[in-house]
Amino acid sequence: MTDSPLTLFNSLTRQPEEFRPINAGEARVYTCGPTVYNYQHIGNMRAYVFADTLGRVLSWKGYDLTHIINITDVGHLTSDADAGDDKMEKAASESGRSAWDIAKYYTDAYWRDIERLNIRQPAKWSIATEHVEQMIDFAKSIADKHCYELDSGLYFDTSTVPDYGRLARAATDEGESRIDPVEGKRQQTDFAIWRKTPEGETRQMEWESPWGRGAPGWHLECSVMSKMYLGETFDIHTGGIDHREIHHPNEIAQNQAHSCSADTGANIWMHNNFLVDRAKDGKSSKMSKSAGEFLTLQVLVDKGVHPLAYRLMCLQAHYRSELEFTFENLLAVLTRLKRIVMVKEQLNDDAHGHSPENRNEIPSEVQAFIDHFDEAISDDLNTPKALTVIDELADQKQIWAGHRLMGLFEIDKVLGLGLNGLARSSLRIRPASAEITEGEIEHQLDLRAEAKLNKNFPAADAIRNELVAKGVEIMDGDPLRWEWRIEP
RNA sequence: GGCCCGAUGGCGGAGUGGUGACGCAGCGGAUUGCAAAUCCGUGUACGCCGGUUCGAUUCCGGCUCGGGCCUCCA
Repeated sequence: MTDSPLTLFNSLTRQPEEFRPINAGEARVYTCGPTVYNYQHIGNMRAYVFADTLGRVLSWKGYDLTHIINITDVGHLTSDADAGDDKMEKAASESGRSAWDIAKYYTDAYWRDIERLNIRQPAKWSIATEHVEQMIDFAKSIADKHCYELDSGLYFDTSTVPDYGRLARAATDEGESRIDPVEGKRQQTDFAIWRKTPEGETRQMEWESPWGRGAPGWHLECSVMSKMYLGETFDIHTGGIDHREIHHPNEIAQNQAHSCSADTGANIWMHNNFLVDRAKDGKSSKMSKSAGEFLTLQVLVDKGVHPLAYRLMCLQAHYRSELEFTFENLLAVLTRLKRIVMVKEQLNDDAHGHSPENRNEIPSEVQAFIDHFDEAISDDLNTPKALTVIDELADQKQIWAGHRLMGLFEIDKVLGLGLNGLARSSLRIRPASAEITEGEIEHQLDLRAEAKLNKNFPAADAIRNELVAKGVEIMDGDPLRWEWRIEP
């Protein structure tokens, strides 16, 4: 139905490449998911909005999509590469809950956010701890030729695979490192495949293996699960840009060891850039959990901002650009979203219940705009440019509203704003700090309307002032009547 | 210290060798008892210094500033 060729920026070649699926008509995508030892912050969520957009584009363009997202519920060390505490175990000991409970709790929280952002369900959420057996099998298959054992675990020898670090474009040798190297590692870049539980200790999450009791190294899970669900070579692997330098090169090394070839595992590796946070001193830095306080989607909702405003904020920037987060801008995006929804509601009214004769075929007068959208989105997912088609389409007064509405919904299949189900009133979310209920507001407004009718303007103004003081904005000429005032 | 990236109007953010996206804010008008919301209209930009070019914000070099990775991280 659409015909702009899909071009995607491949981190391996650092160039845009035309998407050519391994199997015609099919797209197999693996996305590096969260480590569930804490809430995801909104910067983390940007990665999933990106991956979801990619998936939606592939589906929209007619590919049969198989998307896998993993959940890392084990491993990940708090400090240096191969020593230090396990993040899951640490969170458990700090909270008095079991590591398994922690994982479940934060996985559920993550899934809630996924849903609130209209991120589609992948074909499968692959959970790391459910694949430990397969990881051990994988490790066994590469152990002889590519690994060596130290007291702390089984390590991958990065000199045994071709072109290690190609993805990272980084010098693999020396350099002044800020961490203490693990005793006995052959190369500084060597990494743990299996981490042994230290002698005399017991961990909540540990398994028996040929290399002793312990836990799999972080990089192992993605190689194992992607291969298991998508095959030895699949189409696209996505993740945050921070993975480009360490995690993904390591994953590639494992894949090469396993397949005994130079194949990296995925044909295209895509990385989304960071959401950056501007501190009070005017300096920006990436959003980070280890830095202490961080913004979750729930914090935005508590402020009174609809979660889909955050999705739209992500779409307003190209995924490969850093995106500067400020509350002021989030509110600007909320306004934009509100107006988009109003356009939809207006078109709906104008079409007045009449449906287009043919619901399945885009009218030719609208098709030009869909093509324009297609062109933008096919150019390495240029969502900011693609978004402009909404306003373009809305402005075409000569086209019947019902047809424009069809175009809008067509575009929304990719944008994922869920416009069909979004009412303007649903964007009005009660801030956690609100001191008044909707019922009371409506009641006060009725009293105000009566006062106005009697030309008792002082009384009407008094009611308005009172409501304003409680964070409510009055809009007499608007069917919605009132709105929460959200402070940045 | 090593390797990489960025610098666009008040803010966010696309894009381009020559007609200055788009959103929000601002401003003017309509509307309103006054406002708000809404509608219509509208100005402003490409870090600095050189070079290439008929012409550079767009290409090249240098500089300055900012950021990322090298440690778990989307």
